[in-house]
Parts: sequence; structure tokens; C-alpha cells
Amino acid sequence: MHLYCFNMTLSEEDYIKSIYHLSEFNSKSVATNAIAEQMKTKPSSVTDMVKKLSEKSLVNYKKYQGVSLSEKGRLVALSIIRKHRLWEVFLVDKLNFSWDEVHVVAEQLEHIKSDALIDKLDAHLGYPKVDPHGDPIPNKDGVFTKSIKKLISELPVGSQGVCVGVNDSSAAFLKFLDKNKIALGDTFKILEREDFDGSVTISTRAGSINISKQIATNLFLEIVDEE
Amino acid sequence: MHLYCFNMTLSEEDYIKSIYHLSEFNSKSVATNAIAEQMKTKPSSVTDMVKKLSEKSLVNYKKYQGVSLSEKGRLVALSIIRKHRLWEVFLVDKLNFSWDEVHVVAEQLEHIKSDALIDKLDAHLGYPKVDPHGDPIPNKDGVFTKSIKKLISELPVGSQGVCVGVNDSSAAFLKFLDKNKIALGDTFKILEREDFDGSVTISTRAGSINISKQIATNLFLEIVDEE
DNA sequence: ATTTAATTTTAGACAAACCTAAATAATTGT
DNA sequence: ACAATTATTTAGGTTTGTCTAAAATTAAAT
Ligand SMILES: [Mn+2]
Ligand SMILES: [Mn+2]
Ligand SMILES: [Mn+2]
Ligand SMILES: [Mn+2]
Repeated sequence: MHLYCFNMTLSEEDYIKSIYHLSEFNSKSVATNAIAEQMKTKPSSVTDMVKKLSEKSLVNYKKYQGVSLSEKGRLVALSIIRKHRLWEVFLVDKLNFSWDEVHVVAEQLEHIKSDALIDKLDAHLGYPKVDPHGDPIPNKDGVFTKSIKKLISELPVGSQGVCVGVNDSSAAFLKFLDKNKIALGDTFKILEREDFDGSVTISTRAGSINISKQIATNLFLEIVDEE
Repeated sequence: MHLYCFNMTLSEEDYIKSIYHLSEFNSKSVATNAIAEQMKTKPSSVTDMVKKLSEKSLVNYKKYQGVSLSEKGRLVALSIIRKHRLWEVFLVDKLNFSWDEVHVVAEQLEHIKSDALIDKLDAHLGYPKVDPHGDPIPNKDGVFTKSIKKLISELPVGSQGVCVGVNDSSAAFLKFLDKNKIALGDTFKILEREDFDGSVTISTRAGSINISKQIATNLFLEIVDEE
């Protein structure tokens, strides 16, 4: 697989990644305009590139019918995503970046071409399974455990996951999270839910705390499916 | 200074770095052909690029008169070299690469654009002063201490010193050194020089070995004792 | 079922970075 | 000094990835 990646340009890699993300959840073919919007380019440019990727058997493409990744293309996408997420872990864990600063830098680092580098980085980081945003990191062969992002209010008691985002990004809410030692990347377990007010007891590293229904409807957990 | 770096292409950065290295020791203007050879491109391509760099005030250029870096260009070069060498330290110290493997990877990493990244990397590495090949790492402002090192080929018989750097950082050369158990930090003494081929016999911890003139012109010693 | 609107593709052009071949300037040898 | 050699630049062309404007196709509305 790595053989195919080596003669890919930065632009080709970005298109492949874009197509992957656009078809990540709805597995239909992706529209030209959708790619153009994501890539911040024009539909005509997308058509040109898609033809080229089709030529290289990285995508399935028929005029006016949209585009989808081939198996080869999917593996290329996953190898780029692997690199992106490993670099994000590095930036947060080793260089003390905060979770919201790493994406733009990782967008550059993901294009560095060296299998040895990525293998050694993976080892250096202790073979992490998820990135700082709770997204799963594919292994060398593109295999990863699918994860689902859900609000705490929507999850059953017993669920466990990594806190990956907020619905309400107001300063007041973020301050509340800080005060209760809740940070993105923390792992929580839902211990109990009160029927009468919808409040939820969750376990954190610091201990267990009770959060109101309003809080529970504003915190996303990334559930790591272990099977 | 960093302001100017941001709209530079990868290719422009490589040319600037190339011109810097070609005028590092002989501070005269650099020839078009010399750049072409270093960049593995054609003289006509160099002329095109040099015009563009001149337009951007990164080099001083007059037709047929060669080219030299402007102060602005010199600072750009040093910021790239800083990044290159910091990444090399990272690869060796943190990821356990060997010193002969890091150059090619650093050639890619040096182009990543993020001041925060390089500052945090510098801190993470403990503000190293030299890279794995003994070359000095410029600080944020392009200041660095020029080391007082000499090539074995330029030293008289009887000289003794610590191996602190290489002139040729090609993987082939560094591999040769490894094979002969020559590493940075080792102490050598120059025992004998053959007039007819310029080869030199040096004593190492492992014993005494004879190195060719070509090797002798590529190994730097920091002199301890000169007789 | 047509007409209208939105989407997608084609045609033609442009900038960046490279090339070959030819012209021009600088250097060298005698 | 002047011819020969070498170095450098110009002219014209290619590839990659982008663009605008116009044509073709598909989808939506009446
Ligand atoms: Mn990201
Ligand atoms: Mn991420
Ligand atoms: Mn190097
Ligand atoms: Mn180095």
C-alpha cells in the first residue's frame, strides 16, 4: 500500500482525505460541489483532479455521477489520517499544545513522507488509540476501531468515553468545566442518571461528580466500541 | 522577520538555503551553475528563480555577476537551518533515529510553517546548541556560535581533538563512519600522513586506522592539543 | 411534460517551476 | 589581442493545479 503513496502530490493527498471525510458517514458517492466547498476551490478544479485520481485508480468516477474512493484510495486516506492524528497526539502530549491549536499544524505534518518516521513516532507516543479530539487512529494497515460521538444526555448508564467536545462554547460553560476539572481528552464513565431531573453522575480521574441535565446535553463523549 | 517567511514556497526556501550553504565559507557571490548543481536542476531554472528571489529582495543579483543573499535572505536561510537542525535533534534524541538517517526526513520537516511549533520543539529538546552532526543551531534571531573546528586534512601530524562534525552529511558517508566505529565525541590523534595520496592514520579507542584523503576532508575535529 | 434551476463538465487561460535549444556574455589560452 | 571555451541568460514549451466563462447534463417545479 505504501508503494502507491509515494508519488502522490500534496494536493492529491488533500483531495483524497477530503473525499474520505465527506463519505465517512453517508457512504454514497460525493458531489463535486461538496468537494469544492471543503477544499475551498472551484467545481471545475475538482473535476480536473477527480479525473486524475480516477486515472490512478484512487477513486471511482463517472461523469455527472459523483465520486467515491476505491479500496486503494481508502487506504491512502487512512494512512494520511493516521499521520495527522499521531502528530496531533505528539503536539498535545509532548509539546504541550492545547487541543484547539493542533489541527492546522497537523494539516502540514500529515504530508511528511517517511514510514520510519511515523512508526517511530507511534512507538514514542506509546501506540495511542485516539487523538486529542477522541478520534481513532488507524494502524499501519488502515484498521481502526470505529467510534461514535454522542451527548452524555443520550448515552445509557455504564457508557464510557473520551470527552471530545462541547455543544455550548460560552465562556461560562467552559469555566464550569474547568472548575469541575473536566477537560477535553478526559475519560468519563456514566455511573447513574436521576430520573426526576435528568442529572448524571460521572466518574472522572478526580473522583465522581454530578452534572445537571443542561450540562449533559452540552458535552460530547466519543464512545470507543471495543468489539 | 518571520513575516517574510510565510509567503515563501518550498522551492524558494530550498534555493535560499542552497545559496546560504554555497556562500557559507567563501563569502563571494555564488555562481548560477553551482546552485544548479546543488539543487539538481538546470542553470536556466536557476536564473528564473534568482530573478524571482531578487524581486522579493531576498538576494542581490546582477546579470552574469552571480548572486548573494541579502540580510533578509540570510535570516530566512538561518530560520530554515534552525528548523532543520532542531528536527534532526528530535529525530535522534526522541525517536532513536541514527545520525545518518535524519537528514532526508529533516529536509521535509524544515518546511513546516509554525513559529509556535519550533519554539515548543526547541524547549522540548532542552534548547540544544548543536545538531547530531555537530553543526550549530541558530536561535530565533539567527544568532549562533561559530565553532572553531578544523578538517583532519588541514591539521598537522600530532594534532589531537574531538570529532565534532562532518562536512558531507550524506547517508553513505555517515554509514561509513558507523562501520569504522567513528562517532561524534570520539577523541582522535593524527599519527601519520602519507604524502603520495594524502591518506591519514589516526588513533581511535578501537585502535589505529588509515583514512583516505577524501574522508579526511570531511571530518571536523575540535582541537585539544596541537603540536 | 415542459420549463426552470442547479450541478457538473469543457474550453481556454494563467502562474509556478521546470525543461531544451539557441543566443549572449565572460573567461581563458596562446 | 583574439579565438576558443565556459558560464549565463533568453526564448519557447511542458506539467500541475488553479481560475472564469460557457456549454452540457441532471434535478426540481410548475
Ligand atoms: Mn485534526
Ligand atoms: Mn483530530
Ligand atoms: Mn541535515
Ligand atoms: Mn545536520
